[in-house]
Amino acid sequence: MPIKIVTADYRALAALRYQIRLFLREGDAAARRAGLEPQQFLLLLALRGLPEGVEATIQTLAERLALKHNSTVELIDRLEKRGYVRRSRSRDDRRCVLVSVLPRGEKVLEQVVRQRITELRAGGAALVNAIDALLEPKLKSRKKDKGAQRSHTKGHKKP
Amino acid sequence: MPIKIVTADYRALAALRYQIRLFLREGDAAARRAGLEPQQFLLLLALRGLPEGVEATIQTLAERLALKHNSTVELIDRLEKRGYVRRSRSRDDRRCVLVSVLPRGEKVLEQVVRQRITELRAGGAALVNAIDALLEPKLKSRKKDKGAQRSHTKGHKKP
DNA sequence: GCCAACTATATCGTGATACGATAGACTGAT
DNA sequence: ATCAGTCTATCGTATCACGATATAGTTGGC
Repeated sequence: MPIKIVTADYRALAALRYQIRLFLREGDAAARRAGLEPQQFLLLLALRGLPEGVEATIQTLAERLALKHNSTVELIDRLEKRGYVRRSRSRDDRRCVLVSVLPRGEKVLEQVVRQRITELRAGGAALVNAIDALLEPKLKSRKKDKGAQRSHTKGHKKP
Repeated sequence: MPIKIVTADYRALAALRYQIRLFLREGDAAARRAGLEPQQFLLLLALRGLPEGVEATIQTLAERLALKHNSTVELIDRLEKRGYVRRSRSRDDRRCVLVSVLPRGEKVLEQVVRQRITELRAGGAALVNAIDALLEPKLKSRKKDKGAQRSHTKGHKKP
């Protein structure tokens, strides 16, 4: 018999999903403010933020966006049409298409990312708290903020 | 010109979005395994996990799900048709519909939530790391570039 | 009591988009 | 050369959230 699920658990998980939705919604809004469709922003971000040494094939991008490859193809069609990215065939494997960000895309992406990062530094604590509430099963109260454990609880203000 | 955005920032934000997508995808999968559409699971969760003293009106649920009210109405139509929830008119304000979870809904929801919570305790750390990387600007020198992502890299060749 | 303004829910048609199925291009091994 | 496997592209479809609109109920001013 696994764990028993009580109301506090439902609340905690619901709160986390809620915080995530807020986060996503703000991201979408920031993208639109810059004239980007939310998914287009996500692709640009995933592309620009690809880990070192990973090639920007459609397949890879699809996986990082949790999309099917054909949806990614269409998404890139739109981005290319708008002049944000460009396709090129890989030399090593001519089946693969390599996607790269064009200056126009760089520019708009930077704009959105800058906004998002400042917003996150301002309001990201709520997200962290929501996760912590779920990850620390029953440790609540008692030990507030001492010890060497992660101190997301609220110690971020350093006056 | 506020902060300067560098590659590490793009990587960090992209990694966070990636982790969130993984989290959401696993949630969808867990819901489907239990025979629920992902959005139906989300509504059940939001409903059951509503903060103390908040009434479960359509309006409220819409706000917590970041949906418009009409989308929520339709979502509840489907849940009601399947016998997971039920509508009732509020006595205080007969415009309002109060939604409540039926036993059938409780059961399936508990099943999904139990799965999700154990999964989270197992893999939620990656999510926390991804956020931390963004919230702590430069505290941790600059060699923290691993950990947050599991390698989904399949057999790719080196360019 | 009545009317206007407001709020809550419901309905309908539309549009975007992710997807499955399928096809075409290419690769590497046998 | 051929076959099986991989990568990208195309097309038709279905889902789903949304805007616009409609209906019912509440509130406050008169």
